[in-house]
Amino acid sequence: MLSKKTKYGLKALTFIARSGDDVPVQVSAIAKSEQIPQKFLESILLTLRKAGILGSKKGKHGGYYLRSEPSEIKMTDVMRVLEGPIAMVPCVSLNYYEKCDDCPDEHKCSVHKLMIQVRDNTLKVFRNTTLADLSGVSN
Amino acid sequence: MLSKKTKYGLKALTFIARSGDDVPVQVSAIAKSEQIPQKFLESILLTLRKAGILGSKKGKHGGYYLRSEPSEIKMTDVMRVLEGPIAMVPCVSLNYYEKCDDCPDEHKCSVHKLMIQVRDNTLKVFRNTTLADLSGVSN
DNA sequence: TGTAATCCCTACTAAGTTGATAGGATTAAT
DNA sequence: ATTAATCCTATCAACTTAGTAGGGATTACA
Repeated sequence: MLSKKTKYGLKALTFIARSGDDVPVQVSAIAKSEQIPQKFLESILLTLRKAGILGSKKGKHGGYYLRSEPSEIKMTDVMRVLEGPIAMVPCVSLNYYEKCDDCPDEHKCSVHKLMIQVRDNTLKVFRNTTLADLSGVSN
Repeated sequence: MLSKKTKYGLKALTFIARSGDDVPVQVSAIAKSEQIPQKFLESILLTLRKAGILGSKKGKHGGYYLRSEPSEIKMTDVMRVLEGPIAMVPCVSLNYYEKCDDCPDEHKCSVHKLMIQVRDNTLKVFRNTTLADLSGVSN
């Protein structure tokens, strides 16, 4: 299941992408428009900022803005930041690999092979999708 | 993340498929071989039986057996029983559809489109994979 | 210089899920 | 009868999720 955090994060990014990159967008504006609890959204945008996807400006007339063009923001990166590993098991994760303690040899593990296929197909989607696709913005 | 329940369930099914279909396989044998807590495994196999994937025989020399040939047991069915919906959000689930309360129009929702793609790709894998593939058994 | 707007940070919490464990009831073979 | 299995219900500790609360720090602008 996709967490609310990820869903809200994606919606917020879409909103920011659509609003043009001339001025920063306020959390309150996003929260109101997308029906997201504001305080919760604050923490999500903070995460995206710390990951380098968003930038922020403090103080009056401050807000959040994209650090790159929407077409340069890949879903692989966004999903990893918000949702964590893309793989369904740590033993097939590219970025968060971990050996299973219940598996003597993972190359013989039937689950392993299946989950590699799932991972590869999911990755294919996330690699081919950018924020521009999500938001319907040209670049 | 794949739950332990699903992982254990898949391993157990693989074990049963590999052991030939002449006699029922005991929970204790699976638990020991696959390093799965026996009582936990009991409840998992019970779930698979209630879903019609496994059959069981009670009493001495009892155990579990497959209700169909491994090549007839699709991952779509197994995964839905063990892990629940394949989709990452209820609003793109084929079998467990539910409207999002925070989405006025899901056809305009950017997350929706992305998750449909993920779902379709994952489904493709699960539809093309059977227990025979997992277990390396011919039929 | 004051004030309002805004992001930033830490801590807390209720509810739900997961991964078990415990104890026994039921059923069948010998 | 005894033994070996599945079946069933209940319970539980640990963890995660989806927030909430309260304020601190920074900036624009009058």
